[in-house]
Amino acid sequence: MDVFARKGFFLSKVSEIAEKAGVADGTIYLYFKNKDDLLISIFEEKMREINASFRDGLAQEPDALSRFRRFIRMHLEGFQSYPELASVFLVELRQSSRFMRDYKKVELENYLDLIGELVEQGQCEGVFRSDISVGLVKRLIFGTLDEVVSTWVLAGKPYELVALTEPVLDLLLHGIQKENDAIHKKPPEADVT
Amino acid sequence: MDVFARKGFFLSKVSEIAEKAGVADGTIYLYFKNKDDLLISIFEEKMREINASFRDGLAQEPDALSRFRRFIRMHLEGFQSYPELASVFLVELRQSSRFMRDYKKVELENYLDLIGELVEQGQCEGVFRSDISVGLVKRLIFGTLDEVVSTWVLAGKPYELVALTEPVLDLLLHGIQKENDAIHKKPPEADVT
Amino acid sequence: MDVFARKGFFLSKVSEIAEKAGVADGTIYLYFKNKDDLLISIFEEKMREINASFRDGLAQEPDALSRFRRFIRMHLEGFQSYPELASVFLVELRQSSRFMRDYKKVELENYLDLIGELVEQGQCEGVFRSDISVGLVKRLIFGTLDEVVSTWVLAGKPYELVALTEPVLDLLLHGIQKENDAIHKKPPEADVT
Amino acid sequence: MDVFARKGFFLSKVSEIAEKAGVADGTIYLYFKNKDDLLISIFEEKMREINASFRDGLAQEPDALSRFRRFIRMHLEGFQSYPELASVFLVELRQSSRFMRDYKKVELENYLDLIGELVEQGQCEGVFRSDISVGLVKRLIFGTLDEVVSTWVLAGKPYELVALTEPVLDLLLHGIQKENDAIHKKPPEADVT
DNA sequence: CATGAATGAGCTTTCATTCAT
DNA sequence: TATGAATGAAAGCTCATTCAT
Repeated sequence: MDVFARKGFFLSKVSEIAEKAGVADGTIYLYFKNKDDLLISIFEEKMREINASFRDGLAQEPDALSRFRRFIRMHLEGFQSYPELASVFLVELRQSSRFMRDYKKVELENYLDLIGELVEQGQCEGVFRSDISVGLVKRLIFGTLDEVVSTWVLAGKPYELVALTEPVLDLLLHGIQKENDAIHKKPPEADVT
Repeated sequence: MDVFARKGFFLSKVSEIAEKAGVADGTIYLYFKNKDDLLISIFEEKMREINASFRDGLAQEPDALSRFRRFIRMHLEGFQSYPELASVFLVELRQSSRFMRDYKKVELENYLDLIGELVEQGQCEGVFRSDISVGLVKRLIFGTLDEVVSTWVLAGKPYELVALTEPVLDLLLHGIQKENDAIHKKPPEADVT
Repeated sequence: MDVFARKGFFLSKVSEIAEKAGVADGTIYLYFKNKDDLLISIFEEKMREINASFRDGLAQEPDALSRFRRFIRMHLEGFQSYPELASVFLVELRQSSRFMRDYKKVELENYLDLIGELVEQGQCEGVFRSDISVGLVKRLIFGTLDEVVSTWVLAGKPYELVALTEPVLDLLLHGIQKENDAIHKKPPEADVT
Repeated sequence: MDVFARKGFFLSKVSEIAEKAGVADGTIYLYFKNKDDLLISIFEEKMREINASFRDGLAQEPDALSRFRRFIRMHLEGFQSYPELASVFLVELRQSSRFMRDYKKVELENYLDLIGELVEQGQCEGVFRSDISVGLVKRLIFGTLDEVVSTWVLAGKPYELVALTEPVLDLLLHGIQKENDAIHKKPPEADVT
């Protein structure tokens, strides 16, 4: 995964992966069908671990809001401690959908489902709006996290990714618009003076 | 661009692109330095057109909020009418940052700057919150749109992408949390007076 | 010829030759059958000029020995004033014998014949040994001049090539051995003491 | 080397060399960096062998003159028994100086040095003239041998190359001028006493 | 006569995959 | 089970040559 992440799928050579793994080229083919299978397998295995640990972590939180906060922190923490995964997660697997027709992405979808569940639970508990599509919210959340991590990676990881937990949470929860009810109701005459 | 979008950069063969373009393989190299240059050039050219038309469109809107709505609609409209661009935009160019070290992404950055300007104008006009980082908001917006389009493409474009304009706008503006936060905050009765 | 000399036959591009000549690529093919023909034609033409001027020059000399000296000086002068020719002369045409089966090398052989004539005249006049094969002497002379020029070119032309006229002439005339008659006759007894 | 010799560097196809060698195209690249490296490597290896065997052979000779004779015979014998080497030696490597800038020609220069040493030893022993430049003599010898072999190869090897040993030696030692110069010089009667 | 854009055959080189050991 | 030398298909790119203008 280190190699795939550093070079991308097509620029990664099987021989290089074998060398990094300390085995012979041929040995790879005793455990994986081909290069595609290699990428998918190691990614899915990693994702399985991640999904398990995420479910454990989330189970410890009492309510939907704190689970949501925890989810964002874990996502950012995860990529911060294992940035190599980010590239694969963000780019390779996305592209793979085009050339690996038979890849089912089981664990990747489990991860996305996790977000869906969080949203639904939040709606049940009455802390999240019910007038919005869960699918759309998943994309809002996943897209934003994606982009936050991606920017961080491309910029050379110049700051603590996890420190963005609260700002990101705030944005996702409240949006970017100024509380416009307040605007209608409390005119800013005091400021004008 | 059709070929790149359908197969991805590495699986696209120059000979296939030439065939689709109705020219001989060698002719490609009269106009482009190499395969990298080919992808970058056609992408940048398209982006230049898009940026120009976006600036035109936005200039017609009176205020930041309507400009923001217009931007989202144009983004979704654009990808809906030219889905081939989406794949390149979303995947190839992102990956390219790894193997095309010298690609400056001028027009792609112009596009991102456009979002930044929208946000700053909104803050100036007092319709967008000022307590949030412009950079982070750019990622919220760009990431969400990215993911919305991406999901739509991968799902086989089964609906009108542009129909998501208002829901997306709503989410970005107000967030996902139920407006019960008003409860925690200063109640508006004082303002009513 | 400049281009051929600088890059060699295979690395010279027809388009580059056309550019240097100030004509379009296609124009070349109005005057030459193909690239091979181009090299041969311009070389033979140049050689024809050279052969003519050599015959003129040699005709002015009274005897075989001074003609021989003049020949060597003209050869070195020629390459000194037109080093580009040297590369073609030395390398390209030699190689060409392999890929241009039908090249007759008329003028190149005229040049070699010139040396042969000089040697035969010298033998007639009694200044050159008659117990040696003319063919072999041609190779002695041509090979030596070849190597002298070649070394000079490869070394970056750091000295006056024509200044080697007398040393070369001396070597060719007298060989490298010390006058060994003297050795047989005057024993070195004085040194032994 | 057979292929390079028969066709020249540029007309030799790697696939043809591989076929002749009984291996797949790709196998070539397990042992050589590229086509240039292939030519240089096999040439240098052969030259190393030749240099070693030449030094062995020369070590057996008692004096400079017999070493010189031996050298010429070995040179002619060598090319006679391995004519393929000749073409590479004479043409390809000479041209290579132009397109293989980084080729150091270690063994080729060792060979040339061998001639230089022979000349210097001859001068020490008093059998070779001391009033001539060693560099120039190297070119006389190397150029002549070059041309002798080259003519033989281009003529289709119609005679025993090694039979030219004595005539060539004679020419190199005594030059082409008739020994009438003895007349001009101090007559040997004084020495006879 | 001259042009030069277009051609496309053919090259070197790479690298996923195999299989005898 | 592990190896890694060998494979050979396939790709990017070049450039001599053509021919409509």
